[in-house]
Amino acid sequence: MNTPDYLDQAVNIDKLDEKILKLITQNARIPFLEVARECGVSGAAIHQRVQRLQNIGVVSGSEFIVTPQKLGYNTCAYMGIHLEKAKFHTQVVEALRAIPEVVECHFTTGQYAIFIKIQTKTNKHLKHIIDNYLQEIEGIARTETFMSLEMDFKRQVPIK
Amino acid sequence: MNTPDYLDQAVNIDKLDEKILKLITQNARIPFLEVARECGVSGAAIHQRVQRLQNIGVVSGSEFIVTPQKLGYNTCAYMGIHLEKAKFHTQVVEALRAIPEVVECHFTTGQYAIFIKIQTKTNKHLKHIIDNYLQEIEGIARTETFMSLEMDFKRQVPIK
DNA sequence: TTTGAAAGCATTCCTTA
DNA sequence: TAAGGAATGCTTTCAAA
Repeated sequence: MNTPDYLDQAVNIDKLDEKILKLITQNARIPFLEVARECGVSGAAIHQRVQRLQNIGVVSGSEFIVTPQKLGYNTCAYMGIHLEKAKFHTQVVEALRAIPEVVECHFTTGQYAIFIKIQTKTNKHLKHIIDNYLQEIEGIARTETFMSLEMDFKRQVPIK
Repeated sequence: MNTPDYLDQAVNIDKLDEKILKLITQNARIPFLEVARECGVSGAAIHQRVQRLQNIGVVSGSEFIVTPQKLGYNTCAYMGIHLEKAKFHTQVVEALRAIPEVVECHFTTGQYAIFIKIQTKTNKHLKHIIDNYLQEIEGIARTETFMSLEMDFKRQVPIK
């Protein structure tokens, strides 16, 4: 039986794990033997540690990072979404998930019920998605848009 | 001489590139030979394609993805920042960059001048950073916070 | 955690289309 | 300009201690 994720808790990570994490979160393709040399342990040790970090969920996978602009995605916006009723939450999230341009979706408290990040090719493309997809979703009352003119930086959570 | 990044433009990507991208953006550690088999080409071809995708900036690198909760980061918030004057922008961004808990920072238009994502261990930790770091930055007039109770999903830009 | 061995992979170069 | 094939040197993986 699995622990439900709302009970997720921090896991014990030692100095070696931290050092490994720092290296592999910067470059997922780094040879484990290179990590091993930097850490002063064997390659097999790194291999087993990384395996364990995956097993206990400290790392959830790896990815090559694409540059949206190079694929023609030049518009980035954040949107706050107001719902008609809180109970629409789940179905709205599922409707949002079906829109590939919605790249991030949060359940929030405060001014909005849902907060999303959306990447489109052009401003027109964004308008098209808002008009034809977002506003059609049942349960959405209204939205507020913040356009990102530039992403200044982006990184992962600090590792100690 | 490099092209400035504000002139970045979409790059020609063929079907093979797309297939490669789909695979390596899901799993940065996938053996190139496996990609090769799935694509029906040689390993050398994949190797050269990935190299090229990096060279032309379509992919900017690779990373293992950490699960913030497992490292004790249980609070996630978005914050809109109002500046006293627009010209403070650069220095404020640099001050924000120096705060490791600020994991994303955008130059925005609309209601806020800057929009950030911030991950902290606890709500108290968030308050501490707002009171002791954010509010101390010269040029910040005031901030508005949206707490994320849950990240429903997160993904990269669609590849065709 | 380590070692050691087997298997598999990345990388390079040269050739071909 | 892009891809295949083959060689070499590494890396990964797995058992055993």
